Amino acid sequence: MTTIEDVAKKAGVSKSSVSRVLNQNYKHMSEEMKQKILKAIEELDFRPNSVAQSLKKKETKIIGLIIADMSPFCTEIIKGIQEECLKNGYSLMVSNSSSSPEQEEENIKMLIGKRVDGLIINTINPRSELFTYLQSIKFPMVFINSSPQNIQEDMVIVDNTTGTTEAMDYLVNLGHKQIAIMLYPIENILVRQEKLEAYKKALMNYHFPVDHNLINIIKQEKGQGIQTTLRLLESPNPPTAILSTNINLTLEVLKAIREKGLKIPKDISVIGFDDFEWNELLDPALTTVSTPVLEMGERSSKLLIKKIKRKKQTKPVKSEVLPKLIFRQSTCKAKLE
Amino acid sequence: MTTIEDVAKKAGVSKSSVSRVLNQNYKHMSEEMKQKILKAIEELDFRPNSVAQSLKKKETKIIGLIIADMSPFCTEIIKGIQEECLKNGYSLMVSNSSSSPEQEEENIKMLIGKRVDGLIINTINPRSELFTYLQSIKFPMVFINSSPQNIQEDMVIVDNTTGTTEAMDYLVNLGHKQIAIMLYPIENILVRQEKLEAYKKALMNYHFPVDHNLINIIKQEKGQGIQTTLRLLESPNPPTAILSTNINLTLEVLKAIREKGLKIPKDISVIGFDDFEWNELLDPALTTVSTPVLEMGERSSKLLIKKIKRKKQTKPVKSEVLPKLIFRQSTCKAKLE
DNA sequence: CTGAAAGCGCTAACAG
DNA sequence: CTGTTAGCGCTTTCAG
Repeated sequence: MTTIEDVAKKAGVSKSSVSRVLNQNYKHMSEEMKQKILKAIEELDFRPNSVAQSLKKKETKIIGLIIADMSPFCTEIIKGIQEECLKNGYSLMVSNSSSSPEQEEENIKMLIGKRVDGLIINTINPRSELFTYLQSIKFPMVFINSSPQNIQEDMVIVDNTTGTTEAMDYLVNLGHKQIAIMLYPIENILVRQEKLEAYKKALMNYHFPVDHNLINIIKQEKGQGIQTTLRLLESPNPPTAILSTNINLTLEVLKAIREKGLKIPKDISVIGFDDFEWNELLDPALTTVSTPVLEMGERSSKLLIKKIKRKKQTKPVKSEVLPKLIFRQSTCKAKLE
Repeated sequence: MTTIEDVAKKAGVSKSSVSRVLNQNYKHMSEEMKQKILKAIEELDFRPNSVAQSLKKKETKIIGLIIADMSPFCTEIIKGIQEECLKNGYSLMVSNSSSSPEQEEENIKMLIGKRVDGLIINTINPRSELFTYLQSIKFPMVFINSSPQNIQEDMVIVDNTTGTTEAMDYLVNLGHKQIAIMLYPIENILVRQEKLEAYKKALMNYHFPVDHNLINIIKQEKGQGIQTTLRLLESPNPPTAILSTNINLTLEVLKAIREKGLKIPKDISVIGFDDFEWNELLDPALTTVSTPVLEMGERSSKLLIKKIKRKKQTKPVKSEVLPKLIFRQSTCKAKLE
């Protein structure tokens, strides 16, 4: 590998001068020298070793991303983040927690060890004390679609209250009274709490009872969604509509309904969360509360990069994004009994 | 940030000794010293700066991944690679070319600049001379689902000939004679060439003419697939079956068919490539040539890591993975005319 | 068995 | 305007 020294020799100048052109420090440099060095760089096809640069500058120009799992939801987020990083000269290191808090913690530690300049975190374990620690050392991070409540940090989240409320209003207006909600365990996860709260509130608004048999908390493991849905459908008083609050969960809910031989929306209405391009091709096209995921990705990296640049702390930004109900064919009027 | 020096001081030993325990070099070390150092590390919560380590060791323990675009297909690949990396102490830097050869090249250069230890490449521009250059400097890389033909390198690819042939046999056996194939531009991309060749060969096998109006080469831009499919369906002699060779393309083909008001499979049969979990929930459930994508990801990282470890060159491995035809509801017997 | 010292490739004062 | 110098934090001979 060719080094800055080689370039210096070739151009007949000192390392510092080469370093200066590498960093576009042309202020006090003769045009002649600049050209000479540029030429040498060109000829040697020299690329500075960014590891050495990082060591010296104490920044890696790498952003770490922690995602909960590899859903289509996350794919879009990654895309958004990626684009924004590119514009600003950052690279992205992605790691997937596969829904495991231990994995998440390990990944974060690893990325910190790699000295990433900042972290975008889609956490599944908001209570982790790791975050308190990171905050205490002022490590730049922004939370996406999740947020520890004991600490104040930048975050970009979805207004799930509005999203859920709209979905519920829509279902109630279609005449549904038995509306089930499917959720992954609430833990301390704000987005899940919001969804559940908005669900309950909607019911109360309409003076419907809150039936705990209709609130399904599902362990975040493959297959759990199918089982729970099947049980739900076989229960004595099954719902006429289901609100599924997560894209992976929705996949399983739909599979279960199909397995049971029920037809959507004739037999049961379904609304999902988090739209993605294949939803309109489903059988039937799925009505969803759509989240502008790409935008969330972009916003989170913008926030993070800004934070990295001006070192000094400012008060945490809470960037909220609005979901939108997309009407398709998976809902219809409730049958009158 | 605490450094190795802090630990040394705290334990009352030299930096070298600390470094030794960091690298598990316990061979010639007294148990007492080992414990002392371990304790100091623990108490200071010391994590070695991997940037400094990288600079010294000339390896970053980072693998770079170049993906063509962010399809569900790639999501699975990333997952597979990720898992394998984790097991071997590597981190992953992902970058997305967004189907742009220029972007791809820039990303590769960036990753090289970041001194990744190796590259897994899903290229959209196999002819790029960058690959020849990388090969000439013996940069560890493995190609996934794509491969430059002028250079010999490790790769993991799908046996698309078999996949395509099976799909064609199946369609022909259902009585289809007018079978269209949808492809992104062949360029020098082996997987695409294979698909097209196998398609033609299958037709010849059955003594069907190769009708060039049925071979659709589609520019890799959003919307092109829809337009082409619409044109195809409106042509004087439309196909009774479509073989769509790429997951993104399939999305557009299905949209176009729906837009045209045609029913699958009654009006037209469709087989897609690259299965993913939502396919079975489509309207109708999509018959696909399924690729073991996760496995491809795993294999490619295994190959790469092996290559990184034993520096010396060995002859290139070509790891081939078998696709499988998954029968669902998007195909049926051709109508007799 | 342990420590001193050199150096990975680059940057950034500081001189000149 | 340009070069010299001293590290960044770690690893690795080489002595002792």
